Amino acid sequence: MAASIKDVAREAGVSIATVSRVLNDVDVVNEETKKRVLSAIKKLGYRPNIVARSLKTQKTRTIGIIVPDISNQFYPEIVRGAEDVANIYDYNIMLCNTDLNIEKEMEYLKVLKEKMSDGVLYMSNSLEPKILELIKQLQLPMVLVETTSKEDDIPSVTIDNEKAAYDGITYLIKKGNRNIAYIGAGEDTVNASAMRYKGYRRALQENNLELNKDRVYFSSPKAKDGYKGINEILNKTKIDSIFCTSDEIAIGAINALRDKGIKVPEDIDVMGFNNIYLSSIFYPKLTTVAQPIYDMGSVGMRMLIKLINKQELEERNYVLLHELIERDSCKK
Amino acid sequence: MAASIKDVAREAGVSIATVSRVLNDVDVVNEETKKRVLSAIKKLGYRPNIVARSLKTQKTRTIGIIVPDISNQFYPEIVRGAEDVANIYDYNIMLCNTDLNIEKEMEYLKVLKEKMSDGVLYMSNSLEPKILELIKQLQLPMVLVETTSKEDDIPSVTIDNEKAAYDGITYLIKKGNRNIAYIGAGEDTVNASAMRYKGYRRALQENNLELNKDRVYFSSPKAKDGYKGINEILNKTKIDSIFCTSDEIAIGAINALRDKGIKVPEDIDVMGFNNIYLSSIFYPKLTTVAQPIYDMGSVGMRMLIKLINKQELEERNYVLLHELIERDSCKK
DNA sequence: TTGTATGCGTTATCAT
DNA sequence: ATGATAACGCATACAA
Repeated sequence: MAASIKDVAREAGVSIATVSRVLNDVDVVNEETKKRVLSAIKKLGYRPNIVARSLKTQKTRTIGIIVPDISNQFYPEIVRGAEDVANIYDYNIMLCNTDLNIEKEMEYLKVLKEKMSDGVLYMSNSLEPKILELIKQLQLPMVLVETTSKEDDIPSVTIDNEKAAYDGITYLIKKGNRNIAYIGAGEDTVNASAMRYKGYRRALQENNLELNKDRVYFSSPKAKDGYKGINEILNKTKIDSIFCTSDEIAIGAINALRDKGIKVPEDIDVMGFNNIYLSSIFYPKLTTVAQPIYDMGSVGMRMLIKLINKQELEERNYVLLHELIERDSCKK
Repeated sequence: MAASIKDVAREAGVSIATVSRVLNDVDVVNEETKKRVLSAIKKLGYRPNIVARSLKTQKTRTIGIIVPDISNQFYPEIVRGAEDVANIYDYNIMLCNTDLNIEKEMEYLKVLKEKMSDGVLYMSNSLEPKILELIKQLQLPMVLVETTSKEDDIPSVTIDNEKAAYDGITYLIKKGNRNIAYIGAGEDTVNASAMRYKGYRRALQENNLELNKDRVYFSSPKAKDGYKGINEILNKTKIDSIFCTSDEIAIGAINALRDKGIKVPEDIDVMGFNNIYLSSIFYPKLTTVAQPIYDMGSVGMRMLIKLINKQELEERNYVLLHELIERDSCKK
């Protein structure tokens, strides 16, 4: 068994209280005894047992991160941003993959509470009533990333998805495109990306362009859906450009076009969304609406830590800035 | 404050011992009182405090995963495989990014011990003496993934990297290639991938092909290094094919070739390594040596859990099977 | 400045 | 079948 505070106390010839004091650098303790304690600690290779400390202090310095799938999309980078900040403040993170399965989400939330996580960073599509109720009941400090809570006011960090899509479409229109297809997140999606379709429609409307449902294909953010989407759309109508709500969709779309002998961007413009690493090394390099992915994680974690420490949040619903990145998949 | 076992006991009119018994389904407890306890639990919305339980049982049911960078390479998928298995056995995972920084690795190892993790899954390049010493001292159950420990016998899961590279090169040779470039992990790399260069040399040798250092470029596994590598190599000599020790390198290489007007695979064959998701949607689709990435995580976690439960490992150094996946970046 | 004692929420041993 | 209680390792209020 590893050495405990008792062993250190015995070795240094003091009480455990004194050892605890030097451990936590609290109260005043005689320089001489402090030295004795320190050397006893070193001699025994003692490390405080954080579990015991947590039981006493009711704080574990670990934070749960609930994520749909760490092997997917931009979640790795969000998590990285979050962990970096957590690390700075001496927190560790517990990673939980849910596959957007409500039952799994609820299970993890409960476990996180039982393990006394100090808070949770939550990413999901939906915030179903069942989940919301559980969250309230559990009383865990929480912030939403890339997810919004509508009426209920759980702090969140997102981008302005409606505006981001609007900006992307406007760009396409300015380049002379008129028949702009849309592939990706639908209105029913409950997470933040649902607003993108709204932005698409507003941009069309403000430019007196007609909304043609034949050019719209709602789907998951995967490449294969981009591929399928293009084929479906081209069967029905003509287009001069495509707005995709993820870079993977854009890649799938470009692959489909290539298979049909259609060139990007010579024949058709394709715009992605998110600016994942991939989009800068794909050919052609993707023009895309960038989300500050890493920052969403780091800002979210910063907010959460403030929340945990009962500090005031200057902004409960943080909206980070998106940016249109011009590369090679749209005509210059 | 959340309800504790005491509250439940009071509510049900029994002792905490009895509550604990029904909680853990241990000993025999009267059906009648069991019901009372259960309903008290429900009424109070009681959840056991796992931290307290951990202090008592000396087990936390959480496992640390030490990884260079979750936002990089195939680590997300390894971690996903690991978490899925952990989840099955009711373990949670603590994610730690080290950027291959030794100090960070040591720090995390210590914290993991202090927080009483039941074990750790360790991914790194090196197993420096300092680390090895700390590992021994900490006495944490551990398994290495995509990392080997040479003399010290820490259980591990890898593929046969030498053979995998050998198979890749042999394939290239069979397709008629004679001047095969190599870009990627060098011999000095201490992790498993260092063996790939060995496989490259052996394949050349067995086919009476000369090893020409001008065709070899040691680098990190990033795309930009593939790009740079090609330019350096083509400045010095002629090649008909390229073996890359990561898919990202292969992509960088293909991009460099395209910029020079060289076609893949018509002019030059390019082979990747790992078979990350990307390689199946890139154009051209990458012919690559596949590692069973997800499985490395899941198998590693399975081994670790066995280790934690003091079960016998049928194989301490698990070697998973690689597979050559023929796609479009090499001539058919 | 230092020590004693209590409690954090459990599990498990020993009585009853 | 159930209850009282010690112990897990630490932090801290209170005494000295």
